[in-house]
Amino acid sequence: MMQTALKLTPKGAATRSRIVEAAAELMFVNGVAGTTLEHVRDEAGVSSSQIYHYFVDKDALVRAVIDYQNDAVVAEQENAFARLDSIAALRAWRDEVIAHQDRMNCKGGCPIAALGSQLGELDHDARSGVAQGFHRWQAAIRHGFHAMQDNGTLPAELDIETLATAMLASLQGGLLLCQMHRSTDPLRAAMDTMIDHVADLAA
Amino acid sequence: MMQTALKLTPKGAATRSRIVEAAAELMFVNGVAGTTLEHVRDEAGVSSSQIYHYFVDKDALVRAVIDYQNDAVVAEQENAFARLDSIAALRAWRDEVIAHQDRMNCKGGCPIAALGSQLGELDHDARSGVAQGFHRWQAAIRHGFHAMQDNGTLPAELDIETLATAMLASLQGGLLLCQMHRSTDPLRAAMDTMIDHVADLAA
DNA sequence: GTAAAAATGGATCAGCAACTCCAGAAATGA
DNA sequence: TCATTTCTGGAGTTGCTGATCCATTTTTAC
Repeated sequence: MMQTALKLTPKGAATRSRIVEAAAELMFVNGVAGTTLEHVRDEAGVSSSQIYHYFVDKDALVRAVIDYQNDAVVAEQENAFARLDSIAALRAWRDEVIAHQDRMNCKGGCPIAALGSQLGELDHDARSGVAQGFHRWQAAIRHGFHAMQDNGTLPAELDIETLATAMLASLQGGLLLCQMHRSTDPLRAAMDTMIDHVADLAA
Repeated sequence: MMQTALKLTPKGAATRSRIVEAAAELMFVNGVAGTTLEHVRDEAGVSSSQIYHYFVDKDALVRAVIDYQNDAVVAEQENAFARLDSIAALRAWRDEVIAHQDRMNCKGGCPIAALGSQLGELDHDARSGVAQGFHRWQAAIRHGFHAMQDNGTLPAELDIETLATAMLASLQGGLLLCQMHRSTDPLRAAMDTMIDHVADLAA
C-alpha cells in the first residue's frame, strides 16, 4: 500500500495526527459508519481537503485509526504485562481493567474489538489489522506467562500459547458483556474465573 | 414499544417475516450500516412502501432483527443445554460450535454479538435487546450447570452463576478471535481452557 | 532569495439511501 | 354483496456525506 509515500513536514505530520486522533475518538463513540468526515473535520479543526490530502479515502483513514488504536491499547497492555510475574500481579491487572471500564461507565468496550466487529466482513485490510493487534496482545500476555514459568510460578510444561489465547478471549468476551449489560459484573466473572484457573495450574 | 398494534392478516405476517429474515441475513453479511433498505426490498421481494408499512423506520426493523436473532440463536442454545449434564456433553457442545464456525469459514461470528457491537452506543433499545439475548443465553448455560449439580457432577456449593457468565464470555471472546483471525484455533483454545476448568471443579 | 513542494481553505458536486405519497388490488367481515 | 380495512407497487423527493477542485499560503531545499 504505502500511501504514506508523501513527505511530511513536522506541521503536516501534526495535522495528520490530529485527524487520526479525532477520527479515533469519534469512531469509538459513534461507530465507524456513524462518524462523518464532516465531524472529523470539525473536531480536528481542519478543512475538508486536508483529510483527502493525507488519506485517499475514508477507508484509508479507518485503517490509520486501527493502527493508532493498536498502538494505544496494545502498547499499554504490553507495558502492563512486561513486569507481570505472579498471580497477585495478574489480579492487580484485573483490577485495573475493571476500574477503567468503571470510569467509562461500561461504554465503548474494547476499541480494537469495536473496529473489528464493525468492519470485519466488509474491509479485509481492516480485519487483518485488527487481527494483528490481537496477535500482539496475545503475545504480550504469553510473555507474562513465560516470565511466570521462568520464576517457577507456572510449570514449565504448560501450554502457555493456549492459555494466553484463552485469557485474551475471556477478557474480550467479558468486555463485550460488560458493554451490553452496562455492568462490570460479567467482566469480573470472566476474568476471575480465568485467573482462578491459572492459579490452579500454578498450585 | 408495541408498534405491532396493527392487525396482521396471515399474508401480512408472512410478508413481515420475509422482510425481517432478509434483513437479518443481509445485516449478518454486510453489517447494519452496510445494508440498505433497497437491498432488503430486493432480497425480500417486496416494494419500498411495504417496509414502511410494517416498520416505522430502519431502527424499528433493526430491533425486529435483534428479536429474530435472539430467537434463532438462543433458542437453539437453550435446546442444546437442556440435556447437557456431563463434561462429555460439554465437550460435544464445543465440537458443534467449532464445526459450525468451520462451515461458515469463520465468517460473521455471533450474529447477536455483531449486532450489539455495531449498535451498542448508538441505539439503546438495540443494546438492551442484545443484553436480553445474552441474559437468556447465560441462563441456558446456568441451567445446564444446575443439572450437573443435581446429578453430582459438580459440587452443590459452586457459584454456577459466575461460571455460566465466564463460559459465555469465553465463547464470545473465542468467536471474536475466530472471526478476526479466520481460524477456529483461538475459539478452540478459549472453550477448551474453560471446559478444562469446569472439569477440574468437577473432580 | 527563490523556485519547488507541501499544506490549507472552502466552495461545490454528485450519488445514494432513507423516507414519502398516492393510487389501486386484495382480503376481511357483516 | 358491499363497505372497510389491509396490503401492495413504484415513482418521487429530500437531505446528507463522501469526494473533488482550485486558488492561496506556508514551508522546504539549494
